[in-house]
Amino acid sequence: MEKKVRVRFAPSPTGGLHLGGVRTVLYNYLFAKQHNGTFVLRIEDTDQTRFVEGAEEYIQECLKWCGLEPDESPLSGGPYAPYRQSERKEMYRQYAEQLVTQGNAYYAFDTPQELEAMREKFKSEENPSPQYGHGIREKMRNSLTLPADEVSHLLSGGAQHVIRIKMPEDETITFTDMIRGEVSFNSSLTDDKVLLKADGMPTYHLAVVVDDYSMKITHAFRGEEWLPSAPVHVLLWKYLGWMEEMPEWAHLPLILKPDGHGKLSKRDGDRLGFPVFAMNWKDAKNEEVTTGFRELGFLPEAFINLLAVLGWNDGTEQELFTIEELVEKFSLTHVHKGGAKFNYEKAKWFNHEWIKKYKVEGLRQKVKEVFAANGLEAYDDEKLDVVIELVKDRCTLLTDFWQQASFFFMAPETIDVASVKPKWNEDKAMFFDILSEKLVLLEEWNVADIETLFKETAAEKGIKMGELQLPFRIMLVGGKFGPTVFDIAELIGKKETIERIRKGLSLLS
RNA sequence: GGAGCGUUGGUCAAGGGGUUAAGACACCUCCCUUUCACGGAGGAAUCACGGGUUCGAUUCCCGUACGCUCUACCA
Repeated sequence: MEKKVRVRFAPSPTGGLHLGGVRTVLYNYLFAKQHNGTFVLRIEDTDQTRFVEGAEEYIQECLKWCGLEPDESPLSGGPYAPYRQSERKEMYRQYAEQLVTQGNAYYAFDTPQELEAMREKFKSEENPSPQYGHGIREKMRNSLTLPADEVSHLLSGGAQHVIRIKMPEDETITFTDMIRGEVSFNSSLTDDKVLLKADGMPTYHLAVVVDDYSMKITHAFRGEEWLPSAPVHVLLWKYLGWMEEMPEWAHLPLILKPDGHGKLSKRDGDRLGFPVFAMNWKDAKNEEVTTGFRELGFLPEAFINLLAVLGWNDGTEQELFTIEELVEKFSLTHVHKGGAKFNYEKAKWFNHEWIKKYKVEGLRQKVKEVFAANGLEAYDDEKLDVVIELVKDRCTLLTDFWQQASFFFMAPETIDVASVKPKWNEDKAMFFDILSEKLVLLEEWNVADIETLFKETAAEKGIKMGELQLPFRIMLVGGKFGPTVFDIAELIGKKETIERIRKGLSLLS
């Protein structure tokens, strides 16, 4: 009988939630849902020096926005609580001690200064970063080199110490990665990683295996950057006697910078002008706000969609997927091995497609929020629906609705005079003057009648339609954008149309 | 330096011993529209390199190059 699928996303609460992080969540989520499994959120807060207030809440909020909520988490609890590593502190020591007793780990008393000195001393051209491992551990101050009575004396005296794994010499460690297939490493190449820090907290290496074991995780997804330390984890599963329960690994490809190479970072976003975090993140230290995809006007569905296909595809030409389709179609065999450069233009394309795909009802509230954010609160809701339908095809981001739709509800504050002025003349001024007079007398206010009147008047004055439409547009909306001018005129109404023409006329003359 | 992982147009990518090597974004041209989009029709552009294996390699194998990740009491 197959075990019930359990996966986890285990971020450190150190700041904004990065694109790569959300994609890891997504793949976890899709895999879990696809197998009727459980998705757990575990907070890896073992490094109190990097802990950031509010980051955990922020992560939960991001997952909520994305629609990728965990089944078990610090917030909602679950059968394997607690879900914060800091609250699980006690259990790690016991396993670390067990490893010492078994001879797979040892106490190390070296100070940071001594470690630094060691690295300096053994540093050479061929080996720029000497490792605390076989060959060097014999020269350090640890329970392998010190006499037993001195070790117990140090321990009982409360001497600062860590517990390190004792990496075996020249052993080949092999495991199967669901994406990469069989991967092997030579154990001599990895150093004796610290398992338990001097403050009693576990490092990631110990914590991840103890927690994955105790939370019965069956499949572990993480970024490719973890591949080199995977042998340490595999060894730990083995030494702790849990090999049978070790999860299947999947090391996900990285999301790369759009230009050049390397992991995408927040700095790249700042530098190139696109978001990297799911939602706005405010740095507590300098109050600096980093804009997120949500606030920039992305739909969560689009955000998820673009992340899903960054490194995965279903083998067909389909690019637009709902979350339900993703759950159904996602497959690790179609996950790329190589990293993918992030392309913001394409990301926006996804959002554009999703806006077009959305029904007015779904967009309504979101557009209202955009309006509210710009200080527009009072308007006719029925008219708003009509407007949304009319302009949504030309909105790439939700925030574009401000430019594309606000002029239906309020006259433009400024108009783009410069676009009209060069070709402006007395005849045109006269045309609009006459037009406004005629509009006053127009009985039926609809697109057809307005357009007819406009054309007739243009013909009377002998001016080409095209010459007049741009100035008309500028008067009504303020700039070179928006739907057909006559649609706009009908929607904003007779009085408003005439007022805007008159105002435009005064600004142009 | 070492190890691991990777490499199909500018970008995301399908494919995989024999194909005119899909598709999307971006770019260019044209149509539609005398706004901006949407939409439509075209175009340019790719298998990193060198050896094998093979009747035949983009595909399999080995090298090389390049890139990335790791090499912390950070995750």
